[in-house]
Amino acid sequence: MSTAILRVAVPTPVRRSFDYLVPQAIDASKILPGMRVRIPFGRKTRIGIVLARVTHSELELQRLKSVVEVLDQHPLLPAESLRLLDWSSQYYHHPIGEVVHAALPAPLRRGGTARLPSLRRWRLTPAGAGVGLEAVLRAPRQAELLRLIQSDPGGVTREQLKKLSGSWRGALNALVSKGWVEVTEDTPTQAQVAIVPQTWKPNTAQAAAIDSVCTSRSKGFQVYLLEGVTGSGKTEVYLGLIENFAIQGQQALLLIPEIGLTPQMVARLRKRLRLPVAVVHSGLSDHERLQSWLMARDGHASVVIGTRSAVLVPLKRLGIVIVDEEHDISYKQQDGFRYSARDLAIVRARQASVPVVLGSATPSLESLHNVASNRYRHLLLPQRAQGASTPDITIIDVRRRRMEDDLSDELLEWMESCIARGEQALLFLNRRGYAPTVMCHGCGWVADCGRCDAHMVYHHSAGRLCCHHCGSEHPVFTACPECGATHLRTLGVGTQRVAQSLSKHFPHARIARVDRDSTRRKGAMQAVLDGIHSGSIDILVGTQMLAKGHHFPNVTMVGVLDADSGLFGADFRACERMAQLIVQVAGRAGRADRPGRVVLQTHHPNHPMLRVLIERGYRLFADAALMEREEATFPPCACLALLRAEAPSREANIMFLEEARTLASSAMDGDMSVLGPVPAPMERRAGRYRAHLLVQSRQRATLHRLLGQWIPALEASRSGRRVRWSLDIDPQEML
DNA sequence: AGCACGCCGACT
DNA sequence: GTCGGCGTGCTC
Repeated sequence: MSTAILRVAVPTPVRRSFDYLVPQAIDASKILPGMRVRIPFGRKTRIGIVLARVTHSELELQRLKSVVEVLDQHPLLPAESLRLLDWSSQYYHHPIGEVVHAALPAPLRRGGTARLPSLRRWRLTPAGAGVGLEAVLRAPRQAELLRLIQSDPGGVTREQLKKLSGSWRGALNALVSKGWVEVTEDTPTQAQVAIVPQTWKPNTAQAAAIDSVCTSRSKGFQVYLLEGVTGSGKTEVYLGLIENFAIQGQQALLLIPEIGLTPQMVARLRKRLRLPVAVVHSGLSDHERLQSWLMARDGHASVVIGTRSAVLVPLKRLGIVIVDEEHDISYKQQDGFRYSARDLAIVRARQASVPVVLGSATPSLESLHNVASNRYRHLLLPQRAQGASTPDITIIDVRRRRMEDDLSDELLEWMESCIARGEQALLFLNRRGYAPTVMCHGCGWVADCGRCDAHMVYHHSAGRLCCHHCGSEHPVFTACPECGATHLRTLGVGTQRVAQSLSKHFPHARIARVDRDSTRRKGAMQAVLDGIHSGSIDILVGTQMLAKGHHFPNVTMVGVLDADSGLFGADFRACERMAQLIVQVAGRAGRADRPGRVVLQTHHPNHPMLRVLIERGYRLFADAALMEREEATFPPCACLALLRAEAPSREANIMFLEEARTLASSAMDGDMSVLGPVPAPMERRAGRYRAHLLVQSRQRATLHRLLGQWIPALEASRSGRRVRWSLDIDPQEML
């Protein structure tokens, strides 16, 4: 009989799995892939995941250690998950232990039990159902609780109660002792599907989209690109699909780009479909996360909705994967295990033989390329629902114009007439703070960050200078530290300054600002959104955050203050991003009966890409951009891998990257090339120097083969020990 | 990544 | 004489 050996994924940054023996006392045949084991590792013990049971090891048996303990009776991760994680580890060349680690909720990583805690809920008794709020008029806390409990027939959970301010225990006990509310303990069971009677009917295009995905379901895997402008009703298509699959007893995985969009998506889901929903994102507590994870894995949730990391959550009966706003770069993890959730969603769907729908008003060039080569099927939602008209775009040539705080007179006129009609205006500027530069009028000294190659940004409200790259802060200077002059000037504008300037131009307008600073406080974003919807705000000034997802029905004018910033970015994708941004912000303007107006300020009114975008639309812009990428051998017409290096000195990076370049050249064949080493666009950040080397190839397989030889050589190199290096497969940003 | 081992400079 | 600097190697 041969010895049983376990191949284990151990959370450590080593690109390899580790083999262990099974002690006599444990029945090896009961240990299955996906179970957790406690194992000795170095001089500590850790928790690893069994990948496989094998009979031979590359090492001699006497060098293997033994498993200390088996933590699970059943596999924690199903075979499909292990397959996805293994694929990811190989594709992204990231250590399997860390990849597996990333797929587990923290309590399970620590060895906790994978049992769904019984869910205690408080719900109305039949007696309580007839009680009006007037019965608790003198007890406001009870009234508040009662209203909450009445709003949810399934009952409210401890987590929901915790979100209330102050203590709710006393009031709750009072309601229980009055016999109006009762406690129930239930362990969640198989998803109960109840469809809310449909009052909504899809339009022709929506119905066709839903139909083509559903009818080809039996054929298994297929990628669909669902393209539709803002307001064309992509979400309705998602809901229709989710409903269709839920009726068949299958689960849907719905990915969204950022946490902030969860509440509205969940609300729309709840309004149409009464399905058990599990939410997965980084804003959850460990306990909530575990709960969602288990609901998904065990099939209790019909819909799993979440950000990037949700793509790694196991689903028992996965029927369809949907990626909303697929072009959004938030899907790419920017450190550690640098995966793209959109790409993994496709791999996952392929492995599970289910359809995957990528939705966007501004599809990535990657997806459009795949449509052109017939790998993806194209679903088009042509018009705005309810006949809303598309906005007109006006370009303001700001060359040699008088501008006060980056606001041209023409832009101000557009705003003036917009708010005079009682409608709302939105101004977009991708720079927060008051002014991006502070300079001494006496000697020209500029306030720089001591740790980054960047200026300190003046924040008026905080009265401080902040570095937006490393978080350094400094109180405002009263005099120049170089020459002592007291005349310090602020140069350039940020959202704070624009908001201030607008309040002078429009003294009666109610102005709100939306950026990372103004929305840091919990509930602040919601307050602004409420204000926009209730009409208590006339002008909204903000950054990127405004371009994503939100619907502003009364906004009829959108101004883009600095359309140039994207035209000359360091990154080859800068232009694509700017086009997506312009189209996305334009989507905020004009609804139903009110036409929208988009006003772009630029110093390059004749920039060819800008002209194509404005005169001929996003699709023709994309065609032109794709031709450029083809010319330059850049994605999606080629594959990239970026080798990043970071060190306290510039020289260590260059030495390592030069060696890496030599190592690559010797292993390279025909269609590949290496670019660099070059310093990162911001060379020094948080006191560390950064540089990189770019490898490109038209053939993914070729690139992959090179990486397979290259990485071991890099790991063995001496110069590699003096830097922190990492590989980024399919990099999205060259930062 | 940790964490050991190991071999050279400035200190009680 | 030793405390401790961080270069080098290893983790089944």
